[in-house]
Amino acid sequence: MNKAEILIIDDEAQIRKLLQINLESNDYRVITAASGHEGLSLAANHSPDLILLDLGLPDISGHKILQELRQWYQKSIIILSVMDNESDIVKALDNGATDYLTKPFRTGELLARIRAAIRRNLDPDQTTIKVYGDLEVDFGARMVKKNQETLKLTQTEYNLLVLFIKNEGKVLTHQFILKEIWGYSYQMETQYLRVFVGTLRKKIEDSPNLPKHIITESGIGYRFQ
Amino acid sequence: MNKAEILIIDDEAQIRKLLQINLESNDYRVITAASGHEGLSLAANHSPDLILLDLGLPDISGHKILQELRQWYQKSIIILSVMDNESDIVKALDNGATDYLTKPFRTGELLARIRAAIRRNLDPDQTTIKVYGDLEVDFGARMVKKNQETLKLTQTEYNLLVLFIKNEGKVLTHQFILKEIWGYSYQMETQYLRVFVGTLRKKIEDSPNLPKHIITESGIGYRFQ
DNA sequence: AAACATCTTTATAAAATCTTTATAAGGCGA
DNA sequence: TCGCCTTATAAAGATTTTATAAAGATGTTT
Repeated sequence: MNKAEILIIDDEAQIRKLLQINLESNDYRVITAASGHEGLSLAANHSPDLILLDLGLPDISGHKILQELRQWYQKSIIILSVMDNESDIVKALDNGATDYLTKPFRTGELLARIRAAIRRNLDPDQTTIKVYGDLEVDFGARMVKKNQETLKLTQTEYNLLVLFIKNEGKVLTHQFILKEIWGYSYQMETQYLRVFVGTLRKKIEDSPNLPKHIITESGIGYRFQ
Repeated sequence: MNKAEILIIDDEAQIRKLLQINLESNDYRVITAASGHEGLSLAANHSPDLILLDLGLPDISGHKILQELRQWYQKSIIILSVMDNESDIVKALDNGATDYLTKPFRTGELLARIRAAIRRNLDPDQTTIKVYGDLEVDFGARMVKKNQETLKLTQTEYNLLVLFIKNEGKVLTHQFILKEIWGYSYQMETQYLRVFVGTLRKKIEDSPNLPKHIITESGIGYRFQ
């Protein structure tokens, strides 16, 4: 399991320590900075998953740091501040802060807000991409590329290709394929399959008459490699 | 130009009125619901850009509503509640709330948190302006230009375009698009989509009958490139 | 109220895809 | 080589899906 890394930028040693202990016991990795300059430098070197930033730092104004960070840092920045005046809050949020908490804060709430912020960082792009030589299949985007070119596959062709890929290397009988793609009652329609294997080969093979990917197993079925 | 739509779910008429006036004068479109059931139904029929949800509703518990919404609604939900106990806050945030504000709240802060939440509906790495050849989309200003000319897009057309851009390259199913743009209860209305893709193509494509951007994936949906 | 913009619905033509048929081509044993 | 069986391909016919116009409905502005 990969632990998320959190950068704390706060000049008060006590708060840093308190936060660090709390966060580490909740399975985060923590790095700390006691000044604005140190914070900016650590952020640049670590690119942490989340930054906790105190607005009241001695060397640079917190708002300034926020602006600097947002030039390049896209992940979550939560502001922790003793300042409870509205204009600070509005300014921070409009400058790209993810959230704003006023000290003293409740630890449970802070942790929940951190979880929410980190959850949002993850792009839900769990794109599984498979590559077979010149062929590239992106299941998340439902896209097939050949030599960088996006192919246009019909639904049936795509389903067929996915079935082949799922069973890469195995010999699939005509009946099995027909049952999977068209349904139980189509098991005798071997000719369907020939037509669609034909069109699919035309699209994904370099030379459809000498196929590299979809291999004919005469009398049995097909095999994908 | 194109206004974001906000759904208020709160049983207190006074608060609804106050919020509505404030939001409308800040260039949002507002719809309101006085109960949990009404709120769920409105959300499903509008798919608003943001939902303001009061936890203390008479008919359904706010936490329950939040969970129901999160089954399909992926945009921002800000909780407004008189309950200031930590466990409610933690529970709401862990159930997918975007933010949590305790009543009474400061209007300026609420507006700033709303701006931040709506900004976040877009990709986190989204620069304010995206360019696709002759097409230029300014998310901050909610404006679209083609060959320097500002296009006049309706709400729905704009929302549709933004959804396409957010999922550039991916094949989006009809159902997914309908759910995101029109709401959960519109998933069967494929013909809507055809009409709006048609009008959108007329505006953003050079030759709408040979589209370069919005590609038809017959039997499945559309893909933006 | 009239004018306008937008959304929803219906109708129909066009395009894409699927199914079926026909025929050619390939492989293998006698 | 021939005949038989399996496979490949083209193409016609059937069906489904999509595009587009346009009418009706709704809501907003003047």
